[in-house]
Amino acid sequence: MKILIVEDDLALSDVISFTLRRAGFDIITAHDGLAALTMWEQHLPDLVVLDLNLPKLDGLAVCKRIRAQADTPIIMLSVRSSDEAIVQGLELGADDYMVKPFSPSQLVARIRAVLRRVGATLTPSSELMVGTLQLDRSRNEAQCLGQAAIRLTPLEVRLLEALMLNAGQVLSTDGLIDTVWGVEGGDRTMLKQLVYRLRTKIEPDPTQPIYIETIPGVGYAFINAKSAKG
Amino acid sequence: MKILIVEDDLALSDVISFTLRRAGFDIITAHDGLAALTMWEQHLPDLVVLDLNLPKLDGLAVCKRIRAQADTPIIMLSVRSSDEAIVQGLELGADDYMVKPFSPSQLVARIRAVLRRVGATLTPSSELMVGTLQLDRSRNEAQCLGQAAIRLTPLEVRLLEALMLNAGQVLSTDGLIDTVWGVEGGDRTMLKQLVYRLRTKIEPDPTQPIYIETIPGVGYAFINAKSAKG
DNA sequence: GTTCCGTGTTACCATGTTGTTACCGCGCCA
DNA sequence: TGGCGCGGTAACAACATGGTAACACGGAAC
Repeated sequence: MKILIVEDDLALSDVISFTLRRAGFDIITAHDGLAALTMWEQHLPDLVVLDLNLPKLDGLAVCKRIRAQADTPIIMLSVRSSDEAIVQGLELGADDYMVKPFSPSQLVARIRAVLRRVGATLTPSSELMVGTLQLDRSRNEAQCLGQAAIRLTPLEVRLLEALMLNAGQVLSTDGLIDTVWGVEGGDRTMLKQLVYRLRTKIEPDPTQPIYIETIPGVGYAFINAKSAKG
Repeated sequence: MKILIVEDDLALSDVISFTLRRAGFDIITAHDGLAALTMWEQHLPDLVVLDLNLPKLDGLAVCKRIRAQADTPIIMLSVRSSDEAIVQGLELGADDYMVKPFSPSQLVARIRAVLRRVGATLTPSSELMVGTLQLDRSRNEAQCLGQAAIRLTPLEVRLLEALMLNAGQVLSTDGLIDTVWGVEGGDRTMLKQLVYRLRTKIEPDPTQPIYIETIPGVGYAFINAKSAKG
């Protein structure tokens, strides 16, 4: 179980590392926001302990970037104990928020609680099936009920995954851009390109999509689900 | 999204209920440990907010019993702020632990964080229904009782939303202009344009509106409601 | 090096959306 | 009776958006 600790106070970082190692976790560390993102991408840890007050890139920004790409559990640390700060942190996607100073043992307990919940929930399978369409994330392939598998590019997988994970819901253009390219990444032109390319691959008739619906002025939605609205 | 609140302090229980209801949750309550278990079995809520200091059956015991049967998320409340207490609570299977006193808004944020992790879709329903007309804000569509959905433009959605949210009331021309275009945005000509276009889309007979009524010299009102709001 | 693939860029067209102007009819009031 | 303000209707221009296509670039594979 690998944990990334992002904390610029070296002494505190050491204390946390020590405690968590003793609790049986694999620990990697970063001391500023940019390094954190690099480490995260390279190691893909199972959980991130994230200080908010960081040099180079703010902790909230780091959280946003990680959330744009993955669902890695995040526990925030901060001296800010105000309600607004905590609510903001949680709404940005954190799983827990601890106010400094805190006791290492409580951190361990909270990490375990979050990981327990993730373990109970997360499907380790790299496959995702909605309606008649199946996406295999590890092989970069989509398959349509008995038909031959279709090879997808990494970006196409990201897009299709985002849409399928939120099947039936409308995802905004900007949100999708963030999800696929990360904040500061793409633009509308590239998104429509990507949607077009994906459609030509997976739609039987791209002019009349049965999977990816356009909601003009808003975004796109994955359909073909029995959506079970009610 | 149904939440069971277990809290013996009736005043606090009411405050929490009120806040969570306002946040859009379905609330059921219990005021002692045994009642909590009964309620839990009968209603199988999506999450439990559990005070630890309870009559009849201790909160920790309640937690244990629930955990023995199911994986329902649990957020513990307690005046005990010691590390041992928190660690014990989390190790017993709680997903989060909040020390009293706490702010309602933080509780809402933490509930959302846990539910998000569990994978619950808590889309606060982007739909708005008044009388026989239904507006889907996320899809920019209006639907009239069984008939096909009608695609609306963003501005039309803004206008219709304003009218429907205040169904039965008269909204002034200037107020509507502000709502739709923002201060410094539109003029009367554009509003009447927009009303006209909206009417041609949603009214069966635009010359005799059944939804959008004109109040000359004042503004517009959404009708077709059994108004009688309770 | 050459080829191929994934990606980014530019361009074009059709359509949809919004802003503008104009005209009509009606009730009001001098 | 004749302006005047108001609201409904219409036509049109300006602009934004989405789909399509062709091409350029860079890195990986051969």
